[in-house]
Amino acid sequence: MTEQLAGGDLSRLRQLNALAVVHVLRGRPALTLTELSRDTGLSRPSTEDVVLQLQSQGWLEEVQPAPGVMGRPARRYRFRSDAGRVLGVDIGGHTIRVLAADLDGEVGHTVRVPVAITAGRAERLRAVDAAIAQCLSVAGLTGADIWATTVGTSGLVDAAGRVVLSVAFPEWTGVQLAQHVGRLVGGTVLVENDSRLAALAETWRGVARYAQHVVYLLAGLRTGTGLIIDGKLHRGFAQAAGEIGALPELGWIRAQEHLRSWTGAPAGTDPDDLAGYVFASAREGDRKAVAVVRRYAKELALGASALVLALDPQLVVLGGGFSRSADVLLEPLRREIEKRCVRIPEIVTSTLGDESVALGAVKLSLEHLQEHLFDVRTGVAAPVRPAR
Amino acid sequence: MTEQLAGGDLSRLRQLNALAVVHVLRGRPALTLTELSRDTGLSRPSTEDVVLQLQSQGWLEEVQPAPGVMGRPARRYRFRSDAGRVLGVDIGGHTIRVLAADLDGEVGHTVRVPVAITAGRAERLRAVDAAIAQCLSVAGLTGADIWATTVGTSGLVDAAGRVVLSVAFPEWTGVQLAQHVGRLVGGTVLVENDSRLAALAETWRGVARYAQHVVYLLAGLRTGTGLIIDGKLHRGFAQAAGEIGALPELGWIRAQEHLRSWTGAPAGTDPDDLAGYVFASAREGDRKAVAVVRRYAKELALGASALVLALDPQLVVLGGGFSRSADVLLEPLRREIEKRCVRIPEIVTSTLGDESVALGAVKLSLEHLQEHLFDVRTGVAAPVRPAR
DNA sequence: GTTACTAATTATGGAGACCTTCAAAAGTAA
DNA sequence: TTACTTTTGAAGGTCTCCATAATTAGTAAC
Repeated sequence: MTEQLAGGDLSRLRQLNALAVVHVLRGRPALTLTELSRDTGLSRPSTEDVVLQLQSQGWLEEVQPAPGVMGRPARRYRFRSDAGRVLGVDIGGHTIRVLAADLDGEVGHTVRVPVAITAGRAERLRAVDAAIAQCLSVAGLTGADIWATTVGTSGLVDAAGRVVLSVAFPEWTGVQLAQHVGRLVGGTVLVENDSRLAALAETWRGVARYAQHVVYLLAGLRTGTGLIIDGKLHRGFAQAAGEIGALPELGWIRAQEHLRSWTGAPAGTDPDDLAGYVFASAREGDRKAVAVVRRYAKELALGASALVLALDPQLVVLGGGFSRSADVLLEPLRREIEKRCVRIPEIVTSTLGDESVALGAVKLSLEHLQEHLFDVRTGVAAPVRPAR
Repeated sequence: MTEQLAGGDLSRLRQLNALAVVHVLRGRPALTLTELSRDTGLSRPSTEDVVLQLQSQGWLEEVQPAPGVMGRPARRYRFRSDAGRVLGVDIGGHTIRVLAADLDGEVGHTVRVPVAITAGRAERLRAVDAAIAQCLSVAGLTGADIWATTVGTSGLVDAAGRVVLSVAFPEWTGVQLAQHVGRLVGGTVLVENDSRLAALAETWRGVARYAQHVVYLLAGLRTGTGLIIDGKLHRGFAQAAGEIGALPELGWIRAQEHLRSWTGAPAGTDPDDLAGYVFASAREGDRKAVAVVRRYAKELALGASALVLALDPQLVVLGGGFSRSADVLLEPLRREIEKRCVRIPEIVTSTLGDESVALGAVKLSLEHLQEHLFDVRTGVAAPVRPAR
């Protein structure tokens, strides 16, 4: 049925209580023992015992007592969120982005390295290496300090961190990303599809906070999805979930072609920039542009509606490059979805911008650590990089 | 992040160990203390302590020692699965079906009561009452003995156990099923869509055992779906998940019309029986019938493919009345799905027959009890019907 | 500068639940 | 009847928690 929690001896109880203390303290400012005791439900003496143990392990640190209070000043303890670091890497078409964050998810350093959209596999991997190296350097870290890294890329990714299929960059197919990045950093290296990471970021620090079921639409030069089900990223049995766009009858391949068909842009405009012109013209009321946007919205809504009907999410999040043009895109999209669906979810625009993938990568790294360092089954492990 | 397990005092540990003992013992024959000690990881004396406590509570019962073994005969204990009962009710078009089962899910009594397909709300509810009363009677139980009941019905159901929308039986819309059935039995009454319950049954005792992600297709006079995601029934934010058939572009409304268009049946055949003739003719090689089946399979595959692409399940299960004709239906369905999907899941036929909905209802009742009686947060509650 | 007040810390005693170890008991097999 | 096997029961010890009381280190008032 549910995974069972094997009981055990007394030390198990201490594990659980240590876990409770860490849980209360994470992501919060320093607390006194009395406050901790109240929030964990433990008695004061027991709380002190647990805290002292966690401090000697290196998870907790005493900070200056708060000044100017009545009574004897209380010792205060904070969670040492700087005990370990994680990386989030976004391998985009034009940019490699690397985020370094602490165990609370506080992003300390951000590095962007441009890369030619035409760059082949080797050149792109070199840019990834450079970006990671630079990020470690400015953060004053070495690869050994990194406890977990997640790499976001377009395409289908298998469980071993290999890109199984990349439509956008054919040369990318087959690249062993986890293995490659693992040369540079310690700890586990996870590889995940970029749309999924963007979806995860939205539930963490975006518009989908606290939502349990979310359909995320990456609308841009490529179209993709990320599904959050029951608060967790849904990958499917073979990591192939969310590929609704592949259904010929709903075809997302066609969707952008509507935008490309637009003839109102200056001659010789890079097809990648064309979309921006269409949205701009639509914004100014150009009838033909509005019609093109509407057709695009309809195609997008077709796949989105299929997902909404299938999953009944609380929220649909519109993200990706085109979400900047939500002012002209969101309404037609909403109308088309309302036309087709039984129950209409809230439909909102992402606010995380182009950092969402890297942010989601950070979050996935943290979730990985959460499972291995602060798990109910094992209690709190020592504050060292977990074995790979 | 994850729901936290508040630590606590020593009694918490006892709770967890009692839970571990119950977990080991459930659904298994009687075990000796030594065996229990081995399987729970507890020491022998502690195991005995826990077992004695559970016995005095009424959860465990001592049985005759196994004869003819070396050494001193060991006491044996079994889980008292008969301490409480659950019901599973299937309100079908032609039949009301009620299953009574013990806490291990062992079905002890089955009652079927026919009801006219044309029966209105009141008449159908009377049949439900009669079926439940009869089941209780033959099982020698009263409503007070029932700890949980789940009712399966077609249509959309809300969290309060009301049928929000029933396409198949318009008069059924708005019926307060949980409230109605609650008059007859004690404990919680859950109401759930029949396709979902059938899906649940498949993961419990059907072909989908051990599969984490499953798309269940109810193919019959109505077409429906049940989604199992991460081993759990997926309902969606407003219990509206799985309604992919409502998408006009994939329309399952059309699907059965292909079967109805068949003209090879004797004049005056009940449209409900028509499908059987089509499948039979197709089985005998009738070209036109084969073509009709193929068109139906294609329509069904369209929605199924959308679900498969969206969720990437390990398994697609074909259930419902038409699954009896899987010999002519499964292959065309499989081909159409293979045409459209990126990764092809296993596609199999249900073997549970027309008891699947009621069986799934039993399972849902048990899962409800599991959460309330054997939860990690609270430990083992006393063996009495939980408060409603 | 002393005294009163406040709230945290430290110390003490006790209870519950677990473990290991060993002797006694209750069977079967020779 | 004796030897062997396995379970049972009892004893002693450890760990972790709790409640309570005494001590300490500050602020506030006089």
